[in-house]
Amino acid sequence: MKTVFMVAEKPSLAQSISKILSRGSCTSRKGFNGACSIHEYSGGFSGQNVRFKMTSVCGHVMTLDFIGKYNNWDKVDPAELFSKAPTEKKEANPKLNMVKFLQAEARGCDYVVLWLDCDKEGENICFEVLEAIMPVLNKSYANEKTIFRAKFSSITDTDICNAMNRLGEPNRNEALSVDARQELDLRIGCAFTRFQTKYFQGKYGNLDSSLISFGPCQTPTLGFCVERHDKIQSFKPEPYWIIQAKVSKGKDLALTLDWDRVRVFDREVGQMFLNIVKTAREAKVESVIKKEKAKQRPLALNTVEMLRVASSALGMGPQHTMQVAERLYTQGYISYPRTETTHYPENFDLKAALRQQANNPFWSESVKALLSEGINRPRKGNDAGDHPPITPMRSATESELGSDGWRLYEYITRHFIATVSYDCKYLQTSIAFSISSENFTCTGKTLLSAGFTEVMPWQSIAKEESLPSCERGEVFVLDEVKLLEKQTNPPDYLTEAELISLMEKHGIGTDASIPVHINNICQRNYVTVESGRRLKPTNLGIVLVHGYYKIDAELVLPTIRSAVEKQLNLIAQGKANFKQVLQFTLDIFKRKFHYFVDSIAGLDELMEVSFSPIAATGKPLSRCGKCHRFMKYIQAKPSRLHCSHCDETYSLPQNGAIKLYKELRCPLDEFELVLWSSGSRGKSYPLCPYCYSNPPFRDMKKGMGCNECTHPTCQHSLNNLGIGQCVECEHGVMTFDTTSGPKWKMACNKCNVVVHFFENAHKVRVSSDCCESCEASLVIVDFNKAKSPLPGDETQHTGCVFCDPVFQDLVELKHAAMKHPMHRGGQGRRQGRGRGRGRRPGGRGGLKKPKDKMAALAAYFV
DNA sequence: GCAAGGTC
Repeated sequence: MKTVFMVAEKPSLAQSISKILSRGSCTSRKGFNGACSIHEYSGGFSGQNVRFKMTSVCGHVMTLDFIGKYNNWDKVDPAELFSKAPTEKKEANPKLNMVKFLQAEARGCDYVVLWLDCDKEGENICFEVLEAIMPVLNKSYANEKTIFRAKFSSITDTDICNAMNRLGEPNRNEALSVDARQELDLRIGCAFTRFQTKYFQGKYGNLDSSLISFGPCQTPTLGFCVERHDKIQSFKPEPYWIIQAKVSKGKDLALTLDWDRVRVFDREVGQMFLNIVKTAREAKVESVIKKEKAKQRPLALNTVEMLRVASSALGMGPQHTMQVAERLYTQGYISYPRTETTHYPENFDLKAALRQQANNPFWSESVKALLSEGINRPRKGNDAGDHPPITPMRSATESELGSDGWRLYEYITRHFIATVSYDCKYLQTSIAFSISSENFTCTGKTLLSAGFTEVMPWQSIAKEESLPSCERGEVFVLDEVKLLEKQTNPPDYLTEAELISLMEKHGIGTDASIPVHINNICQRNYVTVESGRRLKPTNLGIVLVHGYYKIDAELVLPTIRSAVEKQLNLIAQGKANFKQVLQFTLDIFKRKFHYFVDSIAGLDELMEVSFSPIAATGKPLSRCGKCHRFMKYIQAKPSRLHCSHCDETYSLPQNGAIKLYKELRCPLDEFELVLWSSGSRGKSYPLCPYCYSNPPFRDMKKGMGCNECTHPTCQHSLNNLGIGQCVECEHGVMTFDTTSGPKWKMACNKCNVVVHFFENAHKVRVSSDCCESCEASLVIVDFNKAKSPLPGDETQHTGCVFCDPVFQDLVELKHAAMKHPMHRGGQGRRQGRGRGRGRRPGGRGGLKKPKDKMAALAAYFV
């Protein structure tokens, strides 16, 4: 029997599509990558009986990157990223092993049906899948068509079955347009990001960002926030005047009226009108207009609207909201949360979904009423063809969902109920008054039927808004007339909800990526989230955007993306050639890039105003090995050392304290060592500022301190202070911390393990001799006579911290997962003899210190 | 270390 291999874009869709096509009769199993499942069933396919095998990917299989050597920021000129640097496709998520998984499952299959999402990205993934599985398919029918594409616009029985009956083929042009987009975003984004990061890195002391990123989505997103900031800054408040009139009739009826002229911007004009109004003593009702109005029930919920409400009403950021929503989805409480669609599928069982909510005390009354009196037809929304709108899938309680989970679920559920409820109806009453020759109005709303506002009380019409009934010709007493001086107010910072709307309107990002872009500009220190989830740009964000405006406004305008997308659409429609569009667009941006580089002084001028030059910041700490002058330590992140004489900046480990280390120098370059420590309870080690960025030996990497230095003789190096293999991790060495007394300790130079020993010892040293059984370095400990815990009257002892019985109680080796040879395999402490024996020095067992130092020297200095 | 787009 032949096999048809079918692939969807995500595990949940593979499941629902195979369930529909097999009419619920498929068998399922988990794939070896742990993320995807395989659903199998038998059925008919182009007139034959076949076995269907359906699985999925998890989004894109591949991602685009530069080939390895072009990812070295120090050696590659960013300008090369526009054309010279070759790109390659890499597996998007190596942990999922997607290519291997697809090949394993597709091996020997005869036909392929691609069920990826019906958008350009999905079309692109079709070809990623084909690329992976083509070599393993059964190729014995050379003349037969074997690759098919299913086109569906919703996940409903009819639509899926129709798609199966009318299979087409994957669209190469649409896929190519995505390839072009990927390459453009990569080349342009990385070139600008690397250039401006490197240009400003180390230039300003208080510039608190080590990565100054640029991107066709994130930069315009930042632009929106700064645009609002500029409006606020340039706002000049203007005084204006209004006339407020208070009228009454009898004891219980008093109204405050609005002036039909609203306001005037000239005090004297206002005064003149006030004088006119003041000549009257009464206000006459000229007309009473009553209109029945409706507040429409909401459209079915899509992702962007959910994000807006979550931000503005629940105070939850988009990234967090999506995390919570995904959890609700995987636990089965809500439907798939990433959708653009605001229209329920025709066969969606609204009543069944509603019935599940009938017993929830928070809304059971409204739900029961709707079920017994009949639900309302939902408004016609937009069907984007992706997924149904977001709805609750089963009943839930607050205790099972947790705080934010429940709040989001509650909103989604109330929104769902509202979409099948009736519109809110109210009567709008406008009473027009004349006072002397001036006209005033008073408007009010009276609720007729609450409709959906019953479940969305925050939308309801307040009782205070209603007006008393009165008729034309009635006369009210004029109690009070005042001229009030007011001021126009500046707008406030952009709310996250407003930003989401702007992004949606300009096509910046997608429902899935909007939260990512907003998160990016927060993490890069371009904006901060203020109260009410308003986004306030930082100095850095403001300066960057103003700089782009100054140099090339297109870099920050929201049109940058749509202009490129227009070009990409030409590829998708087959009207333009992939290579030509890519070449053309890259050429434009390459020129923009070179112009930007040439004009960077314009941005730098703005930087200078907001940030202080690095030479003016920081305090002198340690001496430079080149000029022997003091270098300045800049504490602000990223903390670093700067030598103003040599104009060099040296990076330091982050998240810890830096001190001068006894004015000791590195024997290799004469830089004064500094001591890094992670706090009093953590570990500390010295490092050479130069070696830290420029590893001195072949077996060292950037970012290593003296505790990882393989210098054969230096007193601070691993070679002299290393004791033995880490008790926890694979490759670490426990290294003696010479600064730790009197609470002496050794710490792993790779992981976070710290072992305390010999508390209150007078002196602790690492000997050059090794333990005979485990090859760890011996330690020489001196105690004061009065305090010595050593047996007899001894004050000094030399031994192995792991094996020596004298040290047993003086070393806090209480780690359960002891890896040390002496503590493995249930052996007693002293029975390990022989285990370490015979191991080659320098091998995995011999952790440090080859016994022949000359041999070691020869190895290092070849 | 960088983009934006899928999704887990």
